[in-house]
Amino acid sequence: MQYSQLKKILKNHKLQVTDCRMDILEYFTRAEAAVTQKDLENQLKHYDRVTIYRTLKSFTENGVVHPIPSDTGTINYGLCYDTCDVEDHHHNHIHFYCESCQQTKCINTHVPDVQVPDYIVHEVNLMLKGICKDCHQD
Amino acid sequence: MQYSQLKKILKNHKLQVTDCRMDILEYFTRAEAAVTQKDLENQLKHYDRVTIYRTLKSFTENGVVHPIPSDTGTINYGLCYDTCDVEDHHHNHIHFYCESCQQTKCINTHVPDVQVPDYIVHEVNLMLKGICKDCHQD
DNA sequence: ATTCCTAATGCAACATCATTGCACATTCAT
DNA sequence: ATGAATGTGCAATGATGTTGCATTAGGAAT
Repeated sequence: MQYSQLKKILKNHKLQVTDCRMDILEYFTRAEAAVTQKDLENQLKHYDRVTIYRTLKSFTENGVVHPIPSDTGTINYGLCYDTCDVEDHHHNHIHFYCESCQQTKCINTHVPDVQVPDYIVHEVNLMLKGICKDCHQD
Repeated sequence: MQYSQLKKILKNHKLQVTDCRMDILEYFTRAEAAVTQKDLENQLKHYDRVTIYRTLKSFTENGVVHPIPSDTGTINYGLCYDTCDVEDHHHNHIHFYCESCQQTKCINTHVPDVQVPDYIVHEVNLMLKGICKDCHQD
């Protein structure tokens, strides 16, 4: 993705434009699967662990990325939709964990509406497990 | 729950019966919400942190409990259905995180069937967020 | 372009949590 | 009761989350 576009994303989310944020954002746009802090540390070795940690934190708070919980406790991050910002960081997502390649991917599909009697549902998150498109080519 | 019943649960899951496992299992059966390792450490202070860690690990592996991921990376655990065992530890669940009491509860409701084109779905996990039954009494 | 204020970064430090090895204690089948 | 296998506690290590502070970089106003 173009430098100018990445820059615009940061500005849209009220974030200062810095080298570290640009590089991390660029990594996100290239990544086909959800990203962990460890991934970023490995790929962007010249940035401090703490800086990456804080960048993910501000990205999350400002609606650039969203955390994707996993069974192991490792948090994955995925890019948010364009519509997310600081005030409205709200989205119903489908995530898919592939048992073969062990990657987590965001699926761009409509999330079914779920209601439970006596409960007020604000947000629906779906985590699917199975075999992803790329892994079951037979 | 009765001592004999708890014992049976452990045996059914091919686990030795020990004090620690009995106490932890008993705690699970009493708990109304999902349990964290920290909860257990606080409630069962005479057991070592590591022992609780390993007990949760073997409970998870043998299908007594299942991990419930959360946004923060803290893993919650909930009791499995009777049918889970070492070989078939497989279930579709609805979990509800209450933004008010901040507890996670297992909802005993049918999980909608979800299919994604080109993906093979083995397991569906639904995480809902909102206000639980107990918290929105108005 | 220069200046100044604010925010971001790197480093050090600390807290917490996950994980393993090993010695000792307990369980369970015989 | 006895022994082999397994569970437990303690110590230790490594990974990760988190904060404070000095320094550096970004961005708005001039």
